[in-house]
Amino acid sequence: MLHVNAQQPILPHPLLVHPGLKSGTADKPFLNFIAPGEDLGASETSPRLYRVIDGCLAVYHLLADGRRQITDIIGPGRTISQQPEDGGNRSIKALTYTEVEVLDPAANPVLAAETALEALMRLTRHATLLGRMNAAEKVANGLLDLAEQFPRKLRQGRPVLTLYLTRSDLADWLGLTIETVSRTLNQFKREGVIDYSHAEIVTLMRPERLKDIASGNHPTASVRASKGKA
Amino acid sequence: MLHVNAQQPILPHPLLVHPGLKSGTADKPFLNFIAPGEDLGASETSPRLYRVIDGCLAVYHLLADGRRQITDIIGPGRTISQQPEDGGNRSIKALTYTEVEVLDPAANPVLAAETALEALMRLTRHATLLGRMNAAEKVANGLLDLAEQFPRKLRQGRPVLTLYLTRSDLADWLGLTIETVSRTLNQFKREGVIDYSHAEIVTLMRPERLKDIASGNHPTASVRASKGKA
DNA sequence: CGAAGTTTTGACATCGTTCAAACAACGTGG
DNA sequence: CCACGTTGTTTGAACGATGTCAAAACTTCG
Repeated sequence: MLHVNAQQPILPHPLLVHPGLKSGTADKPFLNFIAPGEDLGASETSPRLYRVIDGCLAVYHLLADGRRQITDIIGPGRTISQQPEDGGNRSIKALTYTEVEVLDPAANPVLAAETALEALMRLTRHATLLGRMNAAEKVANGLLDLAEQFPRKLRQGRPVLTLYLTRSDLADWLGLTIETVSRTLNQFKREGVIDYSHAEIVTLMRPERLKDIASGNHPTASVRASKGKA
Repeated sequence: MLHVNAQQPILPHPLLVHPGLKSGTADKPFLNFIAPGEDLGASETSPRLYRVIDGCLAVYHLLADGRRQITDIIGPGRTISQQPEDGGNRSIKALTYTEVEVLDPAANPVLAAETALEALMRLTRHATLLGRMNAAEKVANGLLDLAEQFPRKLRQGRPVLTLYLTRSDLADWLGLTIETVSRTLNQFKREGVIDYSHAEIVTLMRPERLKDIASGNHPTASVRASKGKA
């Protein structure tokens, strides 16, 4: 899946120096382009702070047998720190062509602290999602999160989002299988809660309903395509 | 359940020994006793850094409908930071009589940063456990973690731990139900992997086997009391 | 001994996974 | 421009791990 961002020029070089911008370190390029699938900061030796300008990053953790848990999805405006000593614990990769600003945490201590705090708060919420929610709640929460991070122009007053994640990414993020993600999304679609024709552009048709589902109010609980309910 | 201190283990954490650490604000006591069930730092107005001297803390997050996710368990030697602006997001409570040292993060910036980093790394690992592991793997990993954090004297060369968590705490930590936790522990006991008579003192009879299970090598996979296997 | 809380056990239900196949989208080469 | 291979998505059927419900067993403590 090639997410060529509409307004995003495709650049031939993964690394690009933008001369006009101030940064933390004097000896490093300030802006960096990462292609889909590429890892971020894998070769760095010192701690780095990245701010996403455009695109989408996934923070993930691998088990020995290949199981993967995506612990956070990062969109434009958010910052993320990467420690080299994370030792296989945590990696970051781009899910689309992504432009990041590279900062020096030592030169931006306040931002670094804020970044760490936000990461902690989001991870705490996500752990609760992983440990204590069912499939419908997980997917609903995921969609609401992504709608905030990757908004497109409203369509008939409804929120629209760019879905940079494949079903596989969603599954690894939400602690499900791709089949369950697909079934749940299609169930939402059938119920008129969301809509999509292209797999990467999703409209929240009934955001309030989605919020209800996300917080565990399931008047219509069943996720499975059941005969009883439309 | 009255967990009157397991004898203070030799503190594993290197940071603890620093003699020159600045303590909390000058107008506050440095040591604090928390009773089981009591919340930590609920009434504080400024960020706090706590170091567990003895006992056990649980970091948890509540959903509106009462579901609870314990995101970390903190034992002697470890530090934990608490931000007042966490707004219902994250609370900390003692699972036994717990003695903590209260520190000012502003006066201990390095320790504060290390604490945040460790919290992040542990949460990342725990998210993977919650999202991608089955019950046996979860319980095995939980036991190994607790064995490091709450060690007692070896028994016949085998690790022994003080289990400050109830089945309910374990369930909320590992993203399971109390019944599944109980069944899994008893399965491990039946298989001779662990042993316990009092519910709070657990011996790892075959730590290597437990590590295998924890990392997904299940030659004997089934957790339920199944007729097929002894 | 009796009451209250916790843990264990059993029987059963179900949600999510697994396995398998069809379908759709897309790029490539003829 | 179309056949084809590749990759991702959807759908169905069946299974099984874990949850739910209920009751018994055990612990603790008055």
